[in-house]
Amino acid sequence: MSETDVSLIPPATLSEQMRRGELFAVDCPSRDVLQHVTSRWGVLVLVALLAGTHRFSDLRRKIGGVSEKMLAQTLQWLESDGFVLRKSYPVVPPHVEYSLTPLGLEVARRVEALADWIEGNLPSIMEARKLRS
Amino acid sequence: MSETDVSLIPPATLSEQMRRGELFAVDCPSRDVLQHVTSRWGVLVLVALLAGTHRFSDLRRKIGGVSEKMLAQTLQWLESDGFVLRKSYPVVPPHVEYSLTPLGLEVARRVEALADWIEGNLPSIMEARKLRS
DNA sequence: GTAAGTACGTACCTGAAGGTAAGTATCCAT
DNA sequence: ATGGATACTTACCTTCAGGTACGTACTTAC
Repeated sequence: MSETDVSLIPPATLSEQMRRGELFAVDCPSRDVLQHVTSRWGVLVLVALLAGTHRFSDLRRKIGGVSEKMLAQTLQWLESDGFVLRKSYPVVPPHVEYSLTPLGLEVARRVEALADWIEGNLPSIMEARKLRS
Repeated sequence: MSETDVSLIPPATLSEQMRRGELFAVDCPSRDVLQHVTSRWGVLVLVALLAGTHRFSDLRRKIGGVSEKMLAQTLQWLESDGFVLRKSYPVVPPHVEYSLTPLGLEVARRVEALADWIEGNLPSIMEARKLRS
């Protein structure tokens, strides 16, 4: 019963820490990026942009429940991480287009894979939840 | 310049909404599950458990920065979603083991794919961030 | 002239995520 | 007998994601 033998190597060397599992370190910068990408609206923005370039209001209408403030903030996070490209046309009714960068396309695909899997397996999940509710 | 033609079909029929993109609906239950899985500690717990069964304290030590309270809560979320299996041995120093269910294994793999990609591409991301900082 | 659309910025507020600290009951090692 | 490990729970507090609402500057449509 005490055979649970799991690798619990403490930080060890720096190179070891770099090889894999820096995620588990308190100050790993990946965690910030992950937070932007997996934030409530970040997921939806990335998946939405997989369908192509969108204007601000297009995204707002497509993504049910976003406030303008949160959409703007999320887009700024993703832009500063290099995942989203913002193109602004200085015309008099403002016109701004958002699209995925090559880097953004790759994250978005992985985020979509996760989101799609959850959506597709919702029945199984809801059933599992019922058993202990 | 006004050729940005993006599919902006309003909710349409219910079956259409079911086929794909229920995620974009305000009240889609997938969003809750997604929140648990992509929560700050949810990601790390799932990836950690991919390495095998862990005890509570093992997880606490492995995942840098978690508080006991948050670890317990995250494990309960994931358990109620059917992703994590909790096995408790009624011995006198408490002994509890956490592992992934078959369902949990599948989400965890996709979460890991995302996390690994971000970790692997951190240099590119940080560089993109520098350009506009 | 008045309402609506465009892409936001800003101020204010709430609610929930998350942190800190302590308590619990029982053992084992020193 | 004192301290630490085990797996939590509870209470309290802080922080921030997120919501609501309003302002902007200009245009087109009614």
